[in-house]
Amino acid sequence: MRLSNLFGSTLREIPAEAQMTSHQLLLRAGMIRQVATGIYAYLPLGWRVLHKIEDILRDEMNAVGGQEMRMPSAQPAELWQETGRYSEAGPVLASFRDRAQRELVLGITHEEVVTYLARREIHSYRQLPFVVYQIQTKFRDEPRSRGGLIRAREFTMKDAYSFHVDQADLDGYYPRMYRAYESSFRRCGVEAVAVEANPGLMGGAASHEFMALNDGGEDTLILCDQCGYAANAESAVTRREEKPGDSERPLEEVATPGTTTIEDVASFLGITPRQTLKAIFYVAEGKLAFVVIRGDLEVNETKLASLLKVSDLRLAEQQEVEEAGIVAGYASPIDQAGKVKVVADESVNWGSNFVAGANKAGYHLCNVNHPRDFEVDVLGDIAAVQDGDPCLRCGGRLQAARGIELGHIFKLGTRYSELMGATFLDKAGQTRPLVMGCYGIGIGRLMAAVVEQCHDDHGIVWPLSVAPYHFHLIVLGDEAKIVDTAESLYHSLQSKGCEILYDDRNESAGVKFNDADLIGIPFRLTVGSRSLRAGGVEIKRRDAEEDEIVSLQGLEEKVPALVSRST
RNA sequence: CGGGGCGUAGCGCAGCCAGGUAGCGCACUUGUAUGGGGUACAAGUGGUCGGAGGUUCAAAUCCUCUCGCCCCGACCA
Repeated sequence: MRLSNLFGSTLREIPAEAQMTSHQLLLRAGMIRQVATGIYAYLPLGWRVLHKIEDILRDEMNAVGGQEMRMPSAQPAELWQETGRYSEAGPVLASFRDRAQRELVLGITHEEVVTYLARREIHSYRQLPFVVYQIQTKFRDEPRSRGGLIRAREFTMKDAYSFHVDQADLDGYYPRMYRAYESSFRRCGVEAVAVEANPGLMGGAASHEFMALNDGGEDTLILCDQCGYAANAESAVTRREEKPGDSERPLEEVATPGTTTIEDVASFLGITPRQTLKAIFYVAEGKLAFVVIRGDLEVNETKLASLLKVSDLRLAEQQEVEEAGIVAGYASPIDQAGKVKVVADESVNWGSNFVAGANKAGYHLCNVNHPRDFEVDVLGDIAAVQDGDPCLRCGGRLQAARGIELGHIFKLGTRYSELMGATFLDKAGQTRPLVMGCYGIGIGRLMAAVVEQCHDDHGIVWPLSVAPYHFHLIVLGDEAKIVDTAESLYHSLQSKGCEILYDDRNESAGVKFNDADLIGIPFRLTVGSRSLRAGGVEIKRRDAEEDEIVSLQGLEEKVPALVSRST
């Protein structure tokens, strides 16, 4: 490809809209352009990168038995009503009506469609197991997109679905996919860590997310560097400290004027937040919940939602709290039984003689003890794991880190097949639901993650495996000898199957070098009067400081070895 | 959906407070020189100032509404 003819140009300045490094560099290098919020066009260079990644994923999916196919992005709303996700998904599921007024949705994922297809095609255990996958465009009308390709509304996803006769077969297959994911990210040049995750809207028993460690990432991870425990903070657990408290003392009311936060109360009374109980109010599927947790801990809303078995959970408005007769800032779990649902974190049992609200403005109660003084309707682990907490497995120190979710794999089980009636006859002639797994990778996001991890001050440093081209050929000067050499090198390398971007523009050396650094192709070849005098072509790796001169002949002999490392 | 910010040439911005016929840098076009890290000089092209309405003799500037974009939060398959 001649740079003089390439559609899409580099930008000298950082577009004002871009905050994240990958977003800035992908825009500046002429890889992507935004068309609307969270909706991007891939320009030719970026499209080539996307293709390289797709091909790696295809290779990995094929290796674990995947069959590539393609499902539609426009899907009948009825399929989503069958599983209940039509309403569960909410506004992220964009929909429109066709000319016959039939409602269609834009697929945010494809469990419904693939299960619909399996229901039609699969009748016997003899057809199982099988794995299908596709590389396809999803549209999720996100409440907020951000970071360029990190969180887009329209994006390319590789989604795979496996179907099994029973859970044991799924359990046997799942680790193969897990390893294929590890391999996929490694081959793309991204360091990713697998963490235990919360299945969320997808449902199912187990899931793992593959996260690229990144300070700008959207998820918080909890990692143990001693035993390797790794989990999304949403579902992370920590070792409980079930230390017995002091002997229980009688309840005592104390005046604590103007102290509505845990910090205020603790410093007013000269105690630590650990000796207090705090109250937080949620509305879970329309009903107020009084949540109690030790004052030094935070509520993990994902854990709370799954403990309460609700999908809709939000913090209560002050007005809703007051209407329930609760005094905000001085709320007490005592005497709430029967009035409002009381949910407590296990930490209410990890100590004694706590300070809690008196449910009276300006007063707190000392020596509050569970269960002596208050009852709870639901007790469980709803505490957020914090940096420095002890690891559940080994007692080591857990560390919090930020990450970008690149992929997510799920053991779905029979959730979709049961709801949609996707069954088969087993050996004994029994009708049974298909057991499913699903496995997704956000490809654009993966591309952005590569850039997040592979760049320097000058631009992108593509790993060879996903680089848009292998060689970036620069010609300096317009003397016939120089141009002829560059041209013939361009043609001969191409004829050897090399992917080469040829900067044949009439630009100064500085402009060409800077663009080459920005675009980030692994090998830079320079032909100029200086290189010819030195005996040939200058070759420089994008990730190295030094360059070397090789003869034209020598270069052509060297090329196959350079490129063969691309996977 | 809540909070904050921004829309002026392809990109980055000034001008707005104190209304008076729109500017800078880069990019782009042409020419000359230059030719190994964003080269120099010269001459040019390009904007109904996001949109609509209002105030005014006069609106990029003041007022109202609206659309778009970014960031934080809520949300997140």
